[in-house]
Amino acid sequence: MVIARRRTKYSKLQYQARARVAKALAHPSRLLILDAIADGEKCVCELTELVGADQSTVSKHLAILKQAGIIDDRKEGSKTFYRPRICCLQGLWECIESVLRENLKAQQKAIGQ
Amino acid sequence: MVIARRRTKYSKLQYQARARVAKALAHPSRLLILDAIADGEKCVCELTELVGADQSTVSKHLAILKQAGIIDDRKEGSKTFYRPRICCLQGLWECIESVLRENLKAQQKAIGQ
DNA sequence: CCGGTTCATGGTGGCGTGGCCATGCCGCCA
DNA sequence: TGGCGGCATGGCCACGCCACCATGAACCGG
Repeated sequence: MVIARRRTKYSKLQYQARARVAKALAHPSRLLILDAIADGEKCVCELTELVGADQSTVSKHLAILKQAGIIDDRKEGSKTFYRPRICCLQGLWECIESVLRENLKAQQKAIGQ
Repeated sequence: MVIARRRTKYSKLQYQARARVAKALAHPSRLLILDAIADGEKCVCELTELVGADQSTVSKHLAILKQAGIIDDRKEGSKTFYRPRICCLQGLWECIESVLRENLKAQQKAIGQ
């Protein structure tokens, strides 16, 4: 019996699972929300004001982040507080920032040339 | 003159720039491609076979990654080789993986309960 | 020069995403 | 208990994404 040699490091399903998480991060308002709750939970009304969109829109963004397992919520009275569920997002910021820095450098070089 | 207090850590434009990078990562085929070229450049025909989609589809995925500044290309004869432009993507994997691990743990706890 | 290979691009259709509005549910308080 | 504030959900619409097909440009080999 021959074991089929795996041509990719992971299965398609694993890449799909990762892409779901990445997709949840792929919106400026959701990144802003993550930044806002990085140093303490906030309720929906606070986040709505920060984002500057409709309350229902913000609520849906929060549902997406929660569905992806990136944030968690806690209900207290009539309010819902959201907080990050994973602390490692800092590493993600640095990665994206390094991409942006490299892009900027390349642009500057292209202009100067 | 009063300096307006910034309510968010960064400007909307900065979050948009970050979201563009995150969006480029938010597709399983693109993640597979990044993994495939992590240890050496590959041409489009190789990646097409790995992804298992149409050649034009793969070519568009590569254009998206290049546009985001995540990969770079090198033309040699009739072939085009792509390679990662940033080495720090490893940290990103670990972050996403930790989210997935936490999700799995939560699911197991929910089932066991 | 000609056929084949490699890759990029435009077109098109289906489907998901994201915005707002309206509405409903729930907890609080007078 | 009735009104109010906080939040989630469904409906709707516009837009964007992503798949494929077809085509064209560039290069190589004969």
